[in-house]
Amino acid sequence: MAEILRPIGAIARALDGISNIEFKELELSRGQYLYLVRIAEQPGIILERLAAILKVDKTTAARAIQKLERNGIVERRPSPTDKKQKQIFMTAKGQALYPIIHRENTYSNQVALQGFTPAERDQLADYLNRVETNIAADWTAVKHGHHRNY
Amino acid sequence: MAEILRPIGAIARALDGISNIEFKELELSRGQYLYLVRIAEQPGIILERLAAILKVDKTTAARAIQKLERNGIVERRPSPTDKKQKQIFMTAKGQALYPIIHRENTYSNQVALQGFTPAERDQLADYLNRVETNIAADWTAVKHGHHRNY
DNA sequence: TTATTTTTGTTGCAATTACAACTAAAATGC
DNA sequence: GCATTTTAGTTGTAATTGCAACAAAAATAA
Repeated sequence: MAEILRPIGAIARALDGISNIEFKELELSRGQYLYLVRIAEQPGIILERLAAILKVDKTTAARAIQKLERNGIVERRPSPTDKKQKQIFMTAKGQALYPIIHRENTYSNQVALQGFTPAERDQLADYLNRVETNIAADWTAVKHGHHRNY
Repeated sequence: MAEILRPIGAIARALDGISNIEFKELELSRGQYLYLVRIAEQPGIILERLAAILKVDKTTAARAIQKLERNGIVERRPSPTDKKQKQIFMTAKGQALYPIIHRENTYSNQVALQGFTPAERDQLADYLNRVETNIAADWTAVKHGHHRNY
């Protein structure tokens, strides 16, 4: 059967490695760009939702956001409707970084899709969304201690 | 244009997270399964090649392999033709782990491809290999200090 | 209501990750 | 030949990552 785990892992590590190197000149440390773009696009998002979207441990996300806050890139305000939740927003400083990151991501996306026709690009994006949906439930289950049988 | 970076990243993190949790009962720590399967399939492979295939920093791979060696899972022998190189091989203990990892990976791959026809699976695998090729040169270049213009 | 469970977030660890900087050997250039 | 560059691997250091274990608020149950 076709194997997709390995290329997906290699592509993800390569793109992440490139971004981390390129964003060092923005004083962003490893992984921070991921959180930044999501918060910029979904202002008021809370930690657990962000971690679920990105598929990282919530404690990892927590510390990344703490650092972004310390560095004045995001700020957090208690939710008016739920005292447990802290809504996350971009500062002006953070807003200024967003287009730079977005431009880099767009470029990497173009490089990744070189030689693909528009129809192929759409089809690949559709496939990947289906794969993500397929795997999301298992990720949550295993994270919560569920044992998969195979 | 179609966006593929985000789902690829999310899928890779989800699958990696699942594997790392499931392989803890094999006494494998984070990431080690990646190196193990490649060494099992390409006995005698050297560090730099392994790092290039996996798209991780060579110092990361070096320390992962040092630990696998300490734990008796792989062993290294100097190359007979090049005194710089150290060839990496599986021990009997490591060989015993391979089928377990392989079975898990196969299962995750099946979950990921649920709802895909055989033709779609092949097509997705083909697309991903093309993307990997597209991005490999940029990864190496940026890793070596090259500055991309965009 | 009151008790229990789920949601949301935080710290304490222990480990991986990777940029610098460095050796030693091989390959290349002149 | 001999000097320079490239290949291959290691260690120092600093940071992210994430499993446990916890606390507080909200939702659910009884």
